[in-house]
Amino acid sequence: MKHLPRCTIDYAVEASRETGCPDCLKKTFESCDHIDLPTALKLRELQRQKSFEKRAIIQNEGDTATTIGIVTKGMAAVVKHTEDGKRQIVGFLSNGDLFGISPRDEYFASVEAITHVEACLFPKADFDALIASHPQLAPDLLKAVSHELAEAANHTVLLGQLTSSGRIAAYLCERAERLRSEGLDGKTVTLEMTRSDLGDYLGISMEHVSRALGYLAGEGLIRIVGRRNVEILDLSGLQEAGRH
Amino acid sequence: MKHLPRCTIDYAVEASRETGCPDCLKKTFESCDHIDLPTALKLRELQRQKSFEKRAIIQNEGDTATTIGIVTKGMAAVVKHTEDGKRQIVGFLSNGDLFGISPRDEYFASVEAITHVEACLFPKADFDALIASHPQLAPDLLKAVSHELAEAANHTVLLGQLTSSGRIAAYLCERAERLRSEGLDGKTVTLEMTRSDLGDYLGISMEHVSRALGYLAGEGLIRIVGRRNVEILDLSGLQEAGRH
DNA sequence: GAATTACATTGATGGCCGTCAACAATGCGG
DNA sequence: CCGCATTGTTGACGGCCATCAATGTAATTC
Repeated sequence: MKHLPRCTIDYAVEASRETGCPDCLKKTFESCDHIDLPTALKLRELQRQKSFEKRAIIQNEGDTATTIGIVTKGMAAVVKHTEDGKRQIVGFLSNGDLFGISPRDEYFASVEAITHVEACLFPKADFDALIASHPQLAPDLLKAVSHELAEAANHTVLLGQLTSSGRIAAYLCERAERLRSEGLDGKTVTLEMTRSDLGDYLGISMEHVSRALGYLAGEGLIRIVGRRNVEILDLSGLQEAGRH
Repeated sequence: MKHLPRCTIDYAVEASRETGCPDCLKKTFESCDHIDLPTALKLRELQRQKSFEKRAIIQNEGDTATTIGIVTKGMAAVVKHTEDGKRQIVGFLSNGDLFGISPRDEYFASVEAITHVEACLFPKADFDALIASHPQLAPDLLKAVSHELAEAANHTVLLGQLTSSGRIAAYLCERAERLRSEGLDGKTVTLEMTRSDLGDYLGISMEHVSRALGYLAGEGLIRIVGRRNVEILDLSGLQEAGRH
């Protein structure tokens, strides 16, 4: 049962023994104390666990926004395309990250599965109703959205001011930081996405992602382990590199 | 009285004849129907109208987040600095725009007055209390914040994918669009900020802002009128230029 | 496990843009 | 009205990065 995706019925029942709150909401709302048992049961009824294979489009920019989702497994990307076919990844989503929030009635960006992805989906109307009936949840939700705003600001600085190797370094540091905040040591960062994806996120070409990684390795700051792993040898040096 | 800043006592009294809602909130929350009269009166008590001269720091990144503000006059910038002194403007704020929202207890960016600025300030605690006591406001607030998120995504695409003249063109189109949405014809865009500010926003050097403006003028898409105004001669051509 | 596909690396070239420098224009204070 | 400070423009140069192309390597399929 260990590899069962979260938010399945089994897992939800497991969760209900404590708070009744569907597991997929736990990372999004800091605590589930705000949700009473009947509501939790209703939520578990409403949620739809869904799988998406690699490269699947989970939501499409411009489509009517009908669904709010939470990633429970794997990695997805918030993507926008320019008219001449260029691709910009606005952000990556992993466990607990919310998507589908939009100021208008259509999605302002697409969501694409980078790896195999499991997500909890809620009809937007039901989600809105939940917030309306449980106003205590509003601050948590606001916090989640404003957190994304703060991250977007950081990414703006990265795109506006850093060189290509600086962007790579900053990204690696950010990932390592997130790992550490999850209790791991963060010495090794796994790149779930392709070089091309990373380039589209960092605003540089895929070739330059390779070159920048090679450069940082040459400086002795990192060690490239296989295709998908980067070992951080000199964290403070990497942080310094992430400022240029 | 025409030039009196909004949100002064006089103006507020004026507003109270209709809904009682402080004027500065009207642009932020789509309607003030959700605020009842006693609350509105309390809000008017809590708000502090304040002026900031050009280049004044309104909020400082890292400071404890105690204040939520709404710009009522002039233009401000949300700014982040890198450790080696580079400056990135994350966004511009003008009439009705909210600032000071933060996921943590400190501001994640500074706010700087680009022109003379008037702003309505609310103690964060009171603002939070307002949302708590009037849950109907939460959707409006969420909409405002997610609108900023959508704008940030657009800006990310601009920074990640466009050339310098494309960024300028896209910026001019965006300004023209906002003017049109406010009922003006949007043929002439006024640049309230310096070339350097614009460069820090668009991720290009101030010299290249000049050159890009010159290039677009040479293409017959715009006409540069004095130091601060740009007349749009060929909107669709400019939009096309804003894609590269 | 061989063949095929997808992904990654490396090199060469050119163009865009940052930087430095000089100058021009505007605005401000006396 | 003059002088100074700020802001904007223009030119020259170099570096960084996109692009194209070729090769190398891992992953997937049968």
